[in-house]
This record gives sequence, structure tokens and C-alpha cells, in this order.
Amino acid sequence: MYIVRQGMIQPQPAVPSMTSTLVSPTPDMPHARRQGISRDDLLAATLKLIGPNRSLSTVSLREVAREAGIAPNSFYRQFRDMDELSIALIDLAGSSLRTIIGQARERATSTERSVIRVSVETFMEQLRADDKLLHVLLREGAVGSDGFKHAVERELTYFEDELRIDLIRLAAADGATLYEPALVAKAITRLVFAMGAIAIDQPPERDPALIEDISTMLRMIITGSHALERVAN
Amino acid sequence: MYIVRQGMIQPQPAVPSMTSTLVSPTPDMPHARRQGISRDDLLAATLKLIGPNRSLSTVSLREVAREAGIAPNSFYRQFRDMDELSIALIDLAGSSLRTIIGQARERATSTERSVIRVSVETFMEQLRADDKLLHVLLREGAVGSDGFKHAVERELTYFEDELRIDLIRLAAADGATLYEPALVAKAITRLVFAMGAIAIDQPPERDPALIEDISTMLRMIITGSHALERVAN
DNA sequence: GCGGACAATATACATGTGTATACACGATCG
DNA sequence: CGATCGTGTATACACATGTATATTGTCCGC
Repeated sequence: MYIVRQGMIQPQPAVPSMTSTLVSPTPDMPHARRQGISRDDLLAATLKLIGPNRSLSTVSLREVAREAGIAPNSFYRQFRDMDELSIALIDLAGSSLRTIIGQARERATSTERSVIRVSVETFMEQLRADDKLLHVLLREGAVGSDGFKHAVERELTYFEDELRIDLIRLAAADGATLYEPALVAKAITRLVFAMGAIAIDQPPERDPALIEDISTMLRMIITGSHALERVAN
Repeated sequence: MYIVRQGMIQPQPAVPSMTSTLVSPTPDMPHARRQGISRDDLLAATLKLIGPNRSLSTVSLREVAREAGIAPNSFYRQFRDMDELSIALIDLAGSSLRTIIGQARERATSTERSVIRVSVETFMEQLRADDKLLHVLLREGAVGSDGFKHAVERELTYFEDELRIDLIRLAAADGATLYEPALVAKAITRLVFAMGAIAIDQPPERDPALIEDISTMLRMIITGSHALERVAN
């Protein structure tokens, strides 16, 4: 089957898993005759198909069905079309990433600097994880249907919000104030995702150097924000 | 036909145009029997096809031929396949953008701050231009064949290099020094392109606000770089 | 045990694709 | 003028796709 750490896509526990919210939103089926294939199976199959050169919009319904080992028409029992599946995948990837980064932040809530570091490292770690979930968010941001793009945008905005709150908290702990924290959060988020898109196509050996670079960039942004705040007052 | 300002795709001056380098790289044809369709025509047709929801990798050879008004097979006279055409398009978009931004920089080489402003404004202007050339660079960065992605990466790197040189020059004119100018240039470039990708899907009314936001972000980065340089010494 | 319901399949069809082959035109040059 | 060659086209084929329709198989409640 398909096992992802963090219990995002379980081996197959009859009833899907947590993370859900959208995965099988109606678990109130009487008995479920014989649920051969599940939404999660299709999501997993899709993840296997998208590689460095394949984006979601180029994956066909039949391919997914083939990969999942079902007849093409069985696909319709789970999703109306590839677009619906894609959106589900994006939401899954977003919530998963936020969970993981959130845990990383809690783990290292000491100085502003080390939090940045740990978050960036965790991000890159996810990038290399074999579930490819992050890949979805990284490269599907610009293409696809409207619903598609809105889904990506929504996830990134969630991410921004959580980051903004964290940044404010951290700055306060250091007795400082940030200039335009919302913009800082947005800049950091977009920059990290853009750099992640670069990293994904590079050999993993360069990851440490990239982590270094990204961390420096983020320090520039945050330091600059502090400086501008001082100027503004 | 298809006219783009800056003479990127000329109305049809027998021999293509400048910008070339890659457009018709062998102009040493004896007389050119009867050149009904040109590479530029196909590029223009492709630009018409890619919209907010279409990426280059989802445009088919036949579609381009149809849009250009030629038989599918005639396509092969100009490009081996869509991949080759896509790369040509990317190179065209990149060199065009660099020219335009370069001119904008020269036009306003006063203070560091105004240069940023003018560059960002020019960038957004291009975003709304009707030739959609910038769109190619914005949304094709993450998907497609290897040659494809390398082409995008190459153009962005060119962009970074020119920006870095400019940043150093500007800082020197202000009697300051930048911390890690290469990283600053990279951060700015990637951030601007990422924000551009957001802008493209928003109504143009929000452009002014976005320009404001982006400018602030860039000021944070540059201010931060100055600050870090001071700390480092 | 059995009828019915429902998941999953098999078959089929219209459409779009990339490309191979063969052909038609028109300019060029001997 | 006529041969030739470059350019564009028409036709064709094999294949993949999304989806409609009909069919099978299996489990449930009776």
C-alpha cells in the first residue's frame, strides 16, 4: 500500500484516517459493502505519478486509475474528476505541512534565529520526504483551474497567518516590534516556497548550502523589518 | 499578425527581428523560397493560447498549428516539438524582460529606493501587457521537461546577476556596502516573481497596493542586508 | 437461502493527439 | 523551358483520453 509518516495516509485502516476534514467527509455509511478502493488510495496513486517533470494538470484520470489498480470508471465513485482530486491533494498537503512545521516551531521556541533555522530545516526535510506531498504545493501554484489555484492560495495564506502570529510572539519575547508583520510573513512564505522549488530540482547534496542561504535571506527580512520599525518611530 | 512593443515579435519583416539569438539562428539561407509561416508566428500563436489556466505543457502541437493557421505537420519545419518551442518562448520572454527592466533602471538611477520602486512598477506593467510574455516566466518555472526548467532557471539567473551588479553599484553610490549581495539579488528576484504570480490572478485594481507591498518587502531585504553588513564588521 | 442493492468491471465510442507517408505547388537555376 | 528542390498540405494510423452504457460479482437483510 502506501505509508506516509505522520499518519497522513494510513496503510488502510478501513476508515481513512485523521487529516481528513475532506477525505471521506461522509463516514456515516451504514456498513460499507466492500470498500475496495478509497479516496486516499487514489491520492496516494496520484502522488506516485507526479514527478519532477509531471504536474497535476498533466496527470490523467486513467493513469491514476491504472496506478491504483482499478477500472477507469471506478474513479468516479470517489471524485467527480481530476480537478476535485487535485484540490483534495492540495488541501491534504497544506494541512500536513502546517502540522509538521507547527510541531517544529514548538520544539524550538527559543530565540528568533533558531526558530527560523529549525523551520527551514524541517521544510527541506519534508521536501526530501518520499511522500512528495510538498511537491504538490511547490509546483502547482501557478497552473490549473481556478478552484485549483484558489486551493493552493488558501493553503499558503493559512501558512502565512500562522507564521505572522509566531513572528509577533517571538519579537515580543525579544522586547522588539516588527514592522508590518503581515508583509514579513508573506515575504518569508513566498520566498521559502520559491526557494523550495529550486531545491527540489537540485541534488540533495546542496541542501545544507541552500538551508544556509534561505536562513540568511530570512534573517535579512526580519532584521530589515526591525530596522524599519525603528525608523518609523 | 502579432505586434509586440519593443520589437520582440515584429509584424513580419521578412527576416525575423532582433531579440533573436535563437529565433532563426541560420539567416544564411540563399533566398528563402516562400516563407509562409515563421518561428515567430508560432511563438505568437502559442502566447495566445496560454491563459490564466493553461500552462505551456498543456498546449498541444496541433492547437498551436490550428491557431497559427497551418497544417499540423508544418509545425515540424520550425520546431522539433513543443518542448523546443517552449524553450524558445522562455528565452524570448527572459531576454525581453531583462531589456525592459534594464531600461527602467537606467531611467531612474537616482536613489536606491526610487530604483526599486520604478523597477517594481515596470515589472507590474509588463505583467499587464497584452503579450503575456511575462506570464510564461511566472508560471512555467516549476513544471515541464528538464530543458524546459533549465531555460527558466537560466533566465532568472541572468536576471539575478544584473540585479546584483546594480545593487552593488547603488550601495557604493550611497557609501554603503551590502551583506551577501548575491543572496540579496536572489531573494529579491524570487520574491518578485512569486508575488508576480499572485498578482497575475488578481484584478488589476489591486496592482497599486501590491506594488506598495512588494516595494516594502524589498526595502526590508535591502535594509536588512545593510544592517547585517554592519553587524558583521 | 435468496432477492436486491451496490461496488467494481467490461465494453464501447467519439474525440484529440503525435507523427509517417505521399502529394501539390511555386520559385530557382541550369 | 524543364528539372529540381524547398515548403506546405492531405490523408492516414495507432494510441490515449473522458465518459456512457451494460454487466458482473459480492455482501446484506430478510
